[in-house]
Amino acid sequence: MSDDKKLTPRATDFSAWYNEVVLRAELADYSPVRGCMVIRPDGYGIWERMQRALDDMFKATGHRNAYFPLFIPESFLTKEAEHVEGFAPELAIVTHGGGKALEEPLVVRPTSETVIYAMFAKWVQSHRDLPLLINQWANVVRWEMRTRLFLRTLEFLWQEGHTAHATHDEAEEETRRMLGVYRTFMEGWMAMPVVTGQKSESEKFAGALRTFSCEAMMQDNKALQAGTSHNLGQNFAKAFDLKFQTESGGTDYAWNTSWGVSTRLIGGLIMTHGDDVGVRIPPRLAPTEVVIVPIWRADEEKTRVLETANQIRTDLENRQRGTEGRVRVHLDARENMKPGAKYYEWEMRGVPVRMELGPRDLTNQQAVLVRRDTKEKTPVAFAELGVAVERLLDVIQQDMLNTAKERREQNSLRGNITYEKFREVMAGEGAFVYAGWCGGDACEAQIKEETKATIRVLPDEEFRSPEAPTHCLRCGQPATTEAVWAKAY
RNA sequence: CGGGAUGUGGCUCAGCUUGGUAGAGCGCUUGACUGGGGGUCAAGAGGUCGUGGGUUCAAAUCCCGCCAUCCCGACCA
Repeated sequence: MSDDKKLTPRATDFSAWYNEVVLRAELADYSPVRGCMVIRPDGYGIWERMQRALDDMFKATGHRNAYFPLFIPESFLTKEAEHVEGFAPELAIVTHGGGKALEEPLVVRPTSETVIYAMFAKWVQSHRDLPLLINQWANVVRWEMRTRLFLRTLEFLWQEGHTAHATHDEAEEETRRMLGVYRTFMEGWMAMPVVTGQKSESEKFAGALRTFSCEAMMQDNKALQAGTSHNLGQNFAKAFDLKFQTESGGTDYAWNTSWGVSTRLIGGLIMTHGDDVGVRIPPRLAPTEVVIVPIWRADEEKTRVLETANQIRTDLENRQRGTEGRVRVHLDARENMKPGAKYYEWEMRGVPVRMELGPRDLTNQQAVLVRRDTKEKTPVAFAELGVAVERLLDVIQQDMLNTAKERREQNSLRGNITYEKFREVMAGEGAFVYAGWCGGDACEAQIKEETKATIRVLPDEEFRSPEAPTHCLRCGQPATTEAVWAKAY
């Protein structure tokens, strides 16, 4: 950074921009332990709003929260063969406690399928105990080699839903339902459009029958897996003896699902909406929606301006806004900073609306509203402020989604594409490429090897191309399915 | 774990080649003026130079070890 007040532009170095923005907007900081992070109040505030929105949706779909332990007996992990294999390299294992070597090492949970289904096995006897719909908010640990703030850290916060059902179809329905909840949240709250679909065999969760995911496009045209939902089949039920008595009197293993999103979403939010001035937070997730910046010269002006500013804040806070609750307003009355410096600071932090209020405005009985997303300034009469602010927040929320969606579509390629062209795109600016796939592991592996691009999803119907691709991108054989290819985080 | 780089006030870094008084900008504190897009001036506070050893009359500087961080590769939400 030559000018240490400005961020490295996204176009110059996207990952340098990302790191700077996270640190400068005070969302997170590095911890004393390599690969771990501290989530600072402004970052955690976003997470809290995410939690609230998601938790409400989980409850509305019949789930209840519970909490399972951080420590898992090592032997539990080894009970489901594929599952162990998937996680073994990234486990943190506790071997000592109370000054003595433990008889059996304890794994710090990388995910909780094993403990949870072991417990489910105790709780479920009859089909009348099903479905069992549980969610937990927790931290998990995966010993990653390379880490990045929010996107991949050794420890992260997430939510993991775990359910048990009487039939495969019910489990499948649940898996899809929760994928839909995620999509609703990502688009409606995060203003982050996603492509949903099924993961290929090689990309699915270790131990699952099928994995579905929401994939979002970041501003460097790379894909971020933003949420996953797994149909676990009876794999874990068999490993943990999770059986129930059926209506007809027989016994059967239960069918499980699990689904999760993590603090990684915050990284996705930043990389979807951030600009060269800082982060941009969509109103529904912004801990502060409106910041009032008062302007004054003489003391006499200061008194009048602050008095009015306080009044406006109170008025806004007291408005009834349905499910959205109170308008979250902050009055920045710091005396040691000039208004301009405050503007830059709040833009860096991503507050969606700034209200400027000075002596001239008092005279005109108005305030100036400034949108963080477009920088557009509009004077609004005091009498209409409340309505105008609410409407503006809604418009910003909607516009941010539309803008992100347009960007994604502009950077998506459909239709017949030669492998040569594909390699060129992946080596250059990147894209979501919708192309045919023969379904073969070999082609998938070769493409990954040659271009670093992977199958993000086999897209759900609404995302598929109007004309289905006919040939495999790599081998030219008839395509069995359409796949979305991209480089991924 | 392989390749590359870097460790010096809170932050970004200069100083190291050629050993000899520890520096700058930003930030911070106090005060005054200032205030509609990153203010000015004045006075201050703040550093075992990553760490351990070695060479030397003398080490931020030269040599060796270790540690940490960052970037690039093999693994991944």
